[in-house]
Amino acid sequence: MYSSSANVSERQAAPPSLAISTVIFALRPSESSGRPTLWLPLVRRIREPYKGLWALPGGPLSHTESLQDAAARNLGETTGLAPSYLEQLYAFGGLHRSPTQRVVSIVYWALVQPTEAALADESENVRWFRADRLGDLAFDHNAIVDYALWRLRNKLAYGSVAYHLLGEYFTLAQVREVYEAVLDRQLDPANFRRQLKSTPDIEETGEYLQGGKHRPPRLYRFTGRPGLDPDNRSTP
Amino acid sequence: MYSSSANVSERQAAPPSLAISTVIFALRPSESSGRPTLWLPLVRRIREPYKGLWALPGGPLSHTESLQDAAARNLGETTGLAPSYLEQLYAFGGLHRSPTQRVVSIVYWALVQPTEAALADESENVRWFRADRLGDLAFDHNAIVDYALWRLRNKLAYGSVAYHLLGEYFTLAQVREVYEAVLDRQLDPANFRRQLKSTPDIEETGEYLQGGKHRPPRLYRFTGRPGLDPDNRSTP
DNA sequence: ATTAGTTTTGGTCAAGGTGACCATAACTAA
DNA sequence: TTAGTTATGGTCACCTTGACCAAAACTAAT
Repeated sequence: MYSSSANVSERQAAPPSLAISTVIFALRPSESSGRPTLWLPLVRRIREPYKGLWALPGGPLSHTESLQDAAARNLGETTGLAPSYLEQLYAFGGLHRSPTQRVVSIVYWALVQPTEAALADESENVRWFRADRLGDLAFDHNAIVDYALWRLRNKLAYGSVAYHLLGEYFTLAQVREVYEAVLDRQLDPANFRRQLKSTPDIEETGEYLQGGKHRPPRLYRFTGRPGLDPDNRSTP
Repeated sequence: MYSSSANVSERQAAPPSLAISTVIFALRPSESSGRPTLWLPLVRRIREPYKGLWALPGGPLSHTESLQDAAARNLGETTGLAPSYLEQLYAFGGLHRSPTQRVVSIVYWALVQPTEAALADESENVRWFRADRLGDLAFDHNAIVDYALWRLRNKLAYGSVAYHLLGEYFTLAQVREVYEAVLDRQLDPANFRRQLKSTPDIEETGEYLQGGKHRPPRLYRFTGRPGLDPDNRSTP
């Protein structure tokens, strides 16, 4: 944008390369308890640096797509998923993030619905991990995931983001399970329902969820609007 | 210069250039009412595109500095100021932000204390404007300022960011004036003081501010910690 | 010296929200 | 029919918030 008045030595150095990465969250039932827990897909690095380690899905920025489009494309290419929520997380630009070159990564975070997540591609080099049980990742990706988790918890407490981890129809107990999984603490069912019903974000449907060994819960539908990032300018 | 002479194919081959810009807020007394209001410095563009229009201070990213360092340096170079608060705002990467080339701008926002702001450089090509009375700016900078204002209001309501617009010692009424200027509405003095005193962010001093034509208010000091960005990892 | 004018500071009160908890409703499984 | 389970509605004490009142402590003017 600002035509550079850079001196010769600055110009001779290669420009910092620009990459897009994505932290993708989805709910999957825990093997042990069966309750929904947070999972995310990682890709195995097949070249140096950090060859063999797991890393966030990402790639270079193409010239013909916006940042968000690049994140969505990359997300689809590595996992086969279409996100129900996608938001910019942060631009990471520390000097020594990669040992071989200076890289600036613009990181997005995404939520995918469980129906989608069940169909996700998984292979030798793409695998899902529990968000609270990651090993050592490549680059600074552990710190990035930590920050994405912090952001998710924040958005959950204030915004109306939980519904993007669920399908179109859901019970209030399912919403509560999302909160309990993300915030990692139990919530009182009666109080939680009272709070949810005071928001304008959801509406009752006439349907009930059958099949449980208990009173069938009413199904609800999300009617709220997504947040208002600079990217998503489609608001009231 | 590759930017102006590039044809389509050359342009697609060149990597998107990466720039750093900063939205700098400071309080200055309004000429009319005398009450503190939000101001920010802009620089006049001296070349195309948008030659002659006002724009946010910014420049290219040097290879030897982190994103935040680049923002701080740029801030100092254009205004002579040292910020008391500096946080990443957003990475703007739309395809047509600049008519001549693809530019990704990583934008920071900053707060400077009034003692600093009074000494700020001002010249033919650097001038301060009231944040609520900007004209048409270059590029997408109007939208960027709008988003920075939204973020400032948000951080003010939740976080403890107001103190960075004040000096080391301040009265509770001065804090209230900051809130009133940023949120643009009157606040009850008694209720506001009750809320502030319930936070652990400030502490009383033994000093009082003399010179008003009324009961001298007690001076307070900020003791809280700044937020916890990925960049600022110096927290408890 | 007294009074008026100003802002600071402490207080009350009703309204609304929150967490802890209880009780009933409505289903399934035995 | 009964036990087990979750859904759903309700109460109650506690806290926070906004509206408002009143006294305190200074200056300026009479």
